[in-house]
Order: sequence, then structure tokens, then C-alpha cells
Amino acid sequence: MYDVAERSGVSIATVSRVYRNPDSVRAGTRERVLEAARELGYVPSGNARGLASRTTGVLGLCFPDYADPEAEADAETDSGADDAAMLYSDQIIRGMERAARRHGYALLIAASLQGGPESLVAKVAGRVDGFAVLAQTVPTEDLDVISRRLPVVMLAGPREIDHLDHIVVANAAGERELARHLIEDHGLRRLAFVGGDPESPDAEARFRGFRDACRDAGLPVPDAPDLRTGMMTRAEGARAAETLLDRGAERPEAMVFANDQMAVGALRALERRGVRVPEDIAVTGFDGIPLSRIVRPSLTTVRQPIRQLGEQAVELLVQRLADPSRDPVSLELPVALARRASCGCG
Amino acid sequence: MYDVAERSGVSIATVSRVYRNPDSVRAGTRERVLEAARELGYVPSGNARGLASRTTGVLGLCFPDYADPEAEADAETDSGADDAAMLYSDQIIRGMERAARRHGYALLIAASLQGGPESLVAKVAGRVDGFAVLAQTVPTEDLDVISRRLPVVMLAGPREIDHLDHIVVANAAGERELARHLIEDHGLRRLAFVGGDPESPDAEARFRGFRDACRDAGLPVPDAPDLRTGMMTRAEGARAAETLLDRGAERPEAMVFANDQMAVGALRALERRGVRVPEDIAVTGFDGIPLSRIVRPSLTTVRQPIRQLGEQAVELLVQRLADPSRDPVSLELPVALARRASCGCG
DNA sequence: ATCTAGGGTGAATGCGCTTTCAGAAGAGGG
DNA sequence: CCCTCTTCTGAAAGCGCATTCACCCTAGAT
Repeated sequence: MYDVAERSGVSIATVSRVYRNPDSVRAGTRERVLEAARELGYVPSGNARGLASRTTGVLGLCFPDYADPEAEADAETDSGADDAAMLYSDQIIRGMERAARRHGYALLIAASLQGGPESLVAKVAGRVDGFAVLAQTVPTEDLDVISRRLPVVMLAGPREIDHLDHIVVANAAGERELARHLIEDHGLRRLAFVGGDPESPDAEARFRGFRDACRDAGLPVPDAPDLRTGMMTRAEGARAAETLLDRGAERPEAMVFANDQMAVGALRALERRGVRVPEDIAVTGFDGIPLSRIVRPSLTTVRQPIRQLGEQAVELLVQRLADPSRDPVSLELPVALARRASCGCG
Repeated sequence: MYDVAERSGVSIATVSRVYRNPDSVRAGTRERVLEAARELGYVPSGNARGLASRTTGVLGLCFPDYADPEAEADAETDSGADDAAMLYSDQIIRGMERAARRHGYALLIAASLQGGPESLVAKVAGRVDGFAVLAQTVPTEDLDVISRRLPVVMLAGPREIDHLDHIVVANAAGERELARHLIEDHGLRRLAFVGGDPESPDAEARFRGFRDACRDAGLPVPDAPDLRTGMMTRAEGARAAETLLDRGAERPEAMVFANDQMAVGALRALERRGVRVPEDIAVTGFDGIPLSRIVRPSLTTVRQPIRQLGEQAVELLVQRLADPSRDPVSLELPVALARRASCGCG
């Protein structure tokens, strides 16, 4: 910048104005400066600008590093269909990027390996005007410190820190509607709920919705899921389905899984065992992953508006940046029941 | 930072050391500093750090803003299948993020609206250690200036600037193999190539591969595509298919489209006209989008390793950062022929 | 007890830009 | 032709951190 100023015969202040507020500089001067900048290959330093102006024009996103990047190759060969499908975080990224662009922001993304001062989280926090965090990504302790300095919005998780904005999807309401559909529209009575890790707030909320539907219908209300799996993977779903079948006389009329992955695994397992879906038993998932539409029978599930989650996150950040003192906001995004073949609607 | 230093009774130099090089500070001192930082809610400024150290720990990606964010909603209702599928840029983002993470970098992404000093491109360039650009995203002039200051790698496009690293996929070789397959393995002789905008380097390279295959087989070698569409969209593909059919006696035995979108559109149009694929006519695409697997008949196409494009981009950037003086690198990523139903292989 | 290493710490400088605050240069009006 | 009011431009003071250099302290060697 000093070089550009010298070459065009002005001060650095004027060079700065050319970039920040072009109209405040006479046209002739401006052209000389731009010309010199071009000749010198001048690229303004975002760091210096950020330091001086105390704003970066960048929003951030931290998401969990589900897939170990090293192990990636294996996961792909395993299932081609998933390969090309969007992961949860991909969709949020897309949503945030779209919304950020509308507001003139760039987006800085990083998977959090772990907390602590060395982490990518710290790097992101130090380089953005505000950022979004996927649940269970950043240690609450770190988040607590960071959120005192800049806007943070918590995505798809419980509000661990009470002054944060946060957005969730209507897990309970969605599962309740799904279960209601099975009970009322298909006349099923014996439903089995397969949950996941008790630590997963999503899975627990879905179970609550399931219970609500049971209560609504006057059916016995379970205290806990009929079964819990650790990982909520396809393999676990298959095992769960077999376990449920082997309970003999207790065989349920419907298996309600806490997510699509498990439900898809179950579909495969049932097929192997010669159990017809939906004739012999209904199966449902939750999430609305692309695969749920492709499998046969197509999977009845609840679609989450994941991309909107990202878009809303940006909106909240922008709003808070505009008015830092406003009260914390809490949004619940609506979900949509997708009635497909696996419950008998196909 | 000054506050932290004061509160813990040390100088700012020591605070800096605690974060940058913890081992160089006595354990007791370090704990005091960390404790004070926690109490004060201290978040190190990435800007200041970057300014002082002349490095950001961030890599960037600029991609074109195909989808107007405002118009997004329409595009979705139009085709649910695409909705959940990954776009080209999404996959590159995923690839780059993975690779960047491995090297300890975060990723800054932005769609370039246009060039010029105001643009997001300029913002990205000023905030990263190096970045990747998708072809036809950033004006060559801007790129020329920027690339003199930091590493830039050009993705999937011609090397417009000769000192840049760049990566392309084997468009010509892939199309050549595809055409060879139609000619030799299926015994087809009259192939029609449907290209796109002559400005599209990808489409042109594919046409060259097509010509090569014709020459190899001793068939007449066309000077230009049998048909060109402007947009390479599904609608254009459908129109192209109908135009080709209506040429009467000249009806080709195979329609070779420059991308999957057009081929899928053609499939629909042919179905409407009662033309059977592949019995009456073979159809092929290029890209390997998720939809190509789902449509009926499934589409024979050439799969691009898009995600690897992103990963390789990061590798090149990292390497150049390590050795700025090395010669420009030019990579060509191999593609894979996907033989499916639409050519008669299903 | 004296000297020598080294590890640990502080003072000071600069990274490249934004932003007042003044001063200089034009534009009108008398 | 002089004076006032704008419009433009320059000087200078940071923004928050990394880093060099010098210094102090402690521990082991003499």
C-alpha cells in the first residue's frame, strides 16, 4: 500500500479511501491509484484491514468431523449411493453460504478436531464477525468464553449457554405426527421405537414425540425406547431389526427408527429374513436423507429443513451483529412428514 | 491480550508465547495466564496474529454463483431429486475441507459475484495463504494481479495464466473411451454429439475426445458438434433430442451429450415420443451426477472425480506454500466410464 | 563462594490498514 | 481581487499480536 501510494504520488490515506470509499476521492486521483495498484500487483491485506476496522466481513461455521478424513476412502466404497449424497454438514454449509453471500459475507468453515487454544475452533473464532456451531462440536467451556466476545448461534442442539441464539428442528412434533400417522391412518397398535445414544438430544426429542403420540392415541406409553443402539448406523439398524424380530410373540407391527440410516439398515435385514415391508411390518426413519427416497421400498420418514437451518443461522448472526443487545432468540424449524412405501402409503 | 497480561502479572510477550509456543513458558506461569484469559473471555485476534506473522492458516475457494440465491426456492420445487444431490461446487468444497483439515488449515469459501476491488474475491484473496478458483469465476485480469502475491490454483479450466498451478479432468480421454465403447462394443455407427456453448472448455474438450474416437474407428470425423445448445440444461437436452429425431432419415443410433443434465432431459423427451432407450437409440452423458444413476434407464456416463479435484487443489497449494519457487504444476485427473442401461449395458 | 550456561521473561518494534483531525486546494459570492 | 464554504488530501495515531534482543535468574560446575 505504501508502494502504491508512492507510485501514484498520494498518501496511504488516499489509497485506503480508493478502496473503502471510492466516491470520496477525485476521479483522476482514483484512476492513478488503481493503475499503480494494478502494476504493482497490490492485494489489500484482509488482516490489516480487519485489525484496523475491527470487523472481518466473514462468518464462520464449526461442524463435527464425523468422517475421519483419513478413513474417507473406505466409507465410499462401502456405499456408492451415499457418496454422492449430501451429508448433514454439507447442506448446512450450502445454506449458510447462500445466505452469507446475500449479506456480503464470506464463509469460513472448519471441522473441530478438539477444543483448546490450538484448535481450528479458536482459529475460526478469531477470524470472523460471528459464527454458528453444530451441537456437540465445541466444548461448552470454550463456547462460553468465545460467546462473550462475538455472536454465536447454536445449531440443532440444546441451548447449553443461555445467552446464545439457537435453532432447532421440530424433532418431537415431527415424530409425533409420524407415529400418529401409523396409528390412526394405518391402524397399527404395536409400535417399537429404536433410539440411539441417550446423549443424543435429537434422538431423545424424537422419542418424546413418539411417546406423545402413544398417549394421544390411548396406547401404552413406554418409559424408554424399546431398543437403543450406540451409533445410529446402518449396521446397528440391521441388528436392531433382527433383535426385535427375535422377540417372538412380541413382534411389533411397526419399527420406528430414530434416524434414516438405521431404518435403511433394517430394511435390508428384513429383506434378508424374508419379512415383507410394509405388508408384514412397517418401517420408518427420520431425517429425509437422499437415500431414503432411493431404497426399495422407499422409506417413510420426516424431512428436516437442513439447509434452512444454515440460512437461518446467518440471518440470526446478521441481526445480532446489527443489534448486539437484543434478547437471545430461539427458533424451531418445522419438519415435514414424507409418506412413502415403507409404511404402506407408497 | 494486554488485559490478560496485566491480570496475570506478565508481559504481553509471555501471553503470546503461551498461545504460540506453550512449552517455552514455565508451567506455573502458563496456568496463570490461561486462567486470566478464561476469566476475561479472551479470544486471540486472528487478524492481529495474521498481520504480525504474515500468515493466516486459511485456504480459500472461489466458485461461480450458478444458482442465484434469490431464485433458489424455485429450482428446488422443480426437481426434488436434484435438491438433495450435491452440486459440483459442493463436492469441491467437501474435498478441499477434508484436505485442508489434514494440513491444519481452515477453508474460506465465497461465490464470486463479479470482479473488481469490492468483490468477495478480493476479500478472500486478502485473507488466505492461497486459494483455488473454479474456471470462469474470476476475471483473468484480477487473477493476474492476485496470483503475483499468493498461490492460486486453477480448477477445471484452461491455464489462462501460465505461472499458475492447475488441475483438469481428463475430459477428452473420457469421452473418447465412451465413444469407443459405443462404436466397438455395441457396434453403433451413427453417433450424434450434442455440445454446449463453444466457450465452455469442458464441452469442447469432450468433443475433441469424441472426434478422436471417430477417427480411431475409421468413421467420418465431424468438424463440429451435430448440435449445440446454449445452456447445457435438461430443457435444452430435451429440445436437442427432438431436433435430432426430426431430422428424419438421418436419425442417429446414439446421442452423445456433453453433460448429464442434457442427457437426462433427452431421456424424458424420448420417452414422451415413444422412442425406446437403448433399443431404438443409445444415450450417454458426462459428469456422473447422482441423478444419472437414478433415472430410468440409468444413464451411461463418465464419472468425474470432483472431490479429488478439491483435495488435489489443497495439496498443490500446500506444496507451493512450502516451495514458492517450484515450477507450475499441471495435473490431469483420470475419469471412469460408467456403463449403464442407456447404452445397452444395463 | 565464583563462574558459566541456559531457560524464562520483558521492552520495544513493526506488520498494513482505517480513521480522525487539520490543512490545502477549488468554488462561489461580494 | 479577497473572503468564506466545500471538497480533497496528508499526517499521525493506533488496531492486537509476533518476534528479536537483552537481561535476569537459577542450577550446575569449578
